[in-house]
Amino acid sequence: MYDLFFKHFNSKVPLTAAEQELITSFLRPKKIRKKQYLLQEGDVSRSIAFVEKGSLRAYSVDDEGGEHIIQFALEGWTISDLFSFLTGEPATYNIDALEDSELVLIDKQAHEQMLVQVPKYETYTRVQITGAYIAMQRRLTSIISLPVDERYANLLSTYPDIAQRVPQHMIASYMGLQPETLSRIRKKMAGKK
Amino acid sequence: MYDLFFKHFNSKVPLTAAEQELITSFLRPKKIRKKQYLLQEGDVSRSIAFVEKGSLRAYSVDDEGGEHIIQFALEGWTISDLFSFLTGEPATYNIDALEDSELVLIDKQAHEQMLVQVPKYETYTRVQITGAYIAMQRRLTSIISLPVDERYANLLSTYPDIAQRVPQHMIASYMGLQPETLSRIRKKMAGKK
DNA sequence: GGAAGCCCTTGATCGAGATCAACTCCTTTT
DNA sequence: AAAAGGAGTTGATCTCGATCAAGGGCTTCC
Repeated sequence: MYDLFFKHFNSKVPLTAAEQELITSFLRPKKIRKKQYLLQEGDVSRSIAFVEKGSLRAYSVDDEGGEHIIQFALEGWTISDLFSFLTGEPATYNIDALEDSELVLIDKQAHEQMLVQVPKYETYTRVQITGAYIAMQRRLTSIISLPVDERYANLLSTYPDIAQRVPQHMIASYMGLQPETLSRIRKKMAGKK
Repeated sequence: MYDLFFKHFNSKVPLTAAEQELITSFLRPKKIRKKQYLLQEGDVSRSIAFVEKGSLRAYSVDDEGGEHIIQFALEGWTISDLFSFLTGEPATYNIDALEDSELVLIDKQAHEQMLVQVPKYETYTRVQITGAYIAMQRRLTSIISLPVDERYANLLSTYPDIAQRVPQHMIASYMGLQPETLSRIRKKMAGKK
C-alpha cells in the first residue's frame, strides 16, 4: 500500500519495523481521478500528499484567469499548499490530478502527533523540506539568470520524466511562458542541435 | 553577543538557560566588513551565517559576468549556500557584505553535533527552513504570475526594510531586471499613485 | 463514426524590457 | 580641490516574448 512512501522515507531516515508500523497508523490512502481537485484555492489545506502513483500539479490563478503552475508532483514527490496546511489560512493554490493517481495523505493532526511521538518523522520532514528548498532555489536562480532556451534545456535534463508525461502547455506555464513561445523555442532548439 | 540569534531561536522554539548555554558553545562570532566575501563561488561553504547586525547578499554570476542576486539577509535572517554546506560540493553562489556586519556562524561540525545532541536545534532548523521555503515559493509565484510593477509593489510592502537599505540596482538584480527598467517602473508608479 | 474539444503549431503584429549611450548627482580617494 | 568611481535617470533603438488569429492532428464521447 505505502510501498513507495516507505521506500522514500527509509532512504532518507531508516526505520525499524515497529516505527514503520506506528507511522502507518497515521497515514491515509486516497485515490483521485484525473482532473479532480485535491485542494481548491480558498479552502484550507488539511493534509500533505505523497504521490504513490500518478501525477499532480499545484497552480495559482491570476486576475485574468490565467493559470500558473508552481509545482508538479510525480511518483515519489510530495505536494501541498504548505502555508495553508501549517497556518490554517485559506489556500492560495489549486492542486489537481493530471492522471488518475494514488496518494498517501498525512493529515494535520497526524503530522503534529508524529512530530511529537516519532523523532524520525521530524528528521524526515526536515530533510525533505531542505531538499525541496534547494531545488526551488535552483529553479529561481535559473529564472533570474538564464535565457529561456537554456532554462528549458535545464528542465529537460533535470526532470526528463516531467517533460515526457506532462503536456507541453503546462510546462510552458511552469516556466512562465505562453504555449506558443515554448513551441517556437523547441523548434529553434531542434534546428540547431 | 548572540542576543538577536537567541531572541529569534526562542521565538520559534523556547530554550532553557542550560540549553542556551550548550548551544552557545557551538557558535562562533564573526565580523565582516562591507564588500568582503563570506563565501566565494567554487569554495566549499563551511558554515551557516545568522545576521546579528548589518546586511549581506547571495548572488550568482552568469557567463557574461552579470550578477544575479538570489537572496538578501538583514538582521535576524540566515544566509548560506545550503547545498554546498550540506554536500561539501563547491558553492555556486557568492555571499558578501553590503554593510559592515556582525554574524553568528554555525560551522558544519557544530551543526551536525547539535542535530544529534540538541533536539530543539533540529526543530529550530526545520521551522526555519520551512519558513524560508514558503517565502521563496511566494516569490516564485509572483515572478511567474504577476506583472513587474506589481512585483515591485509586493516587494516594497513585504520587505520595506530591504527597499530602504539596499541600493536600487541590487533590487533590480533581485527582481531579474536591468537597473534602467526598475528606474522607469518607479517613475511610472510615482506618477499614477 | 461524426462532432467536439484539446493540443500543438505557424504567421503577423504589438509591446515590454534590454541594450547602448550620455548626463547628473554623490561619495570616496588622493 | 581635483579626480575617480558609484548610483540613478533619461533617451533612442532593438529584440524577444505576448497577443491575436487560424489551421491541423489527436483523442474522447455521445
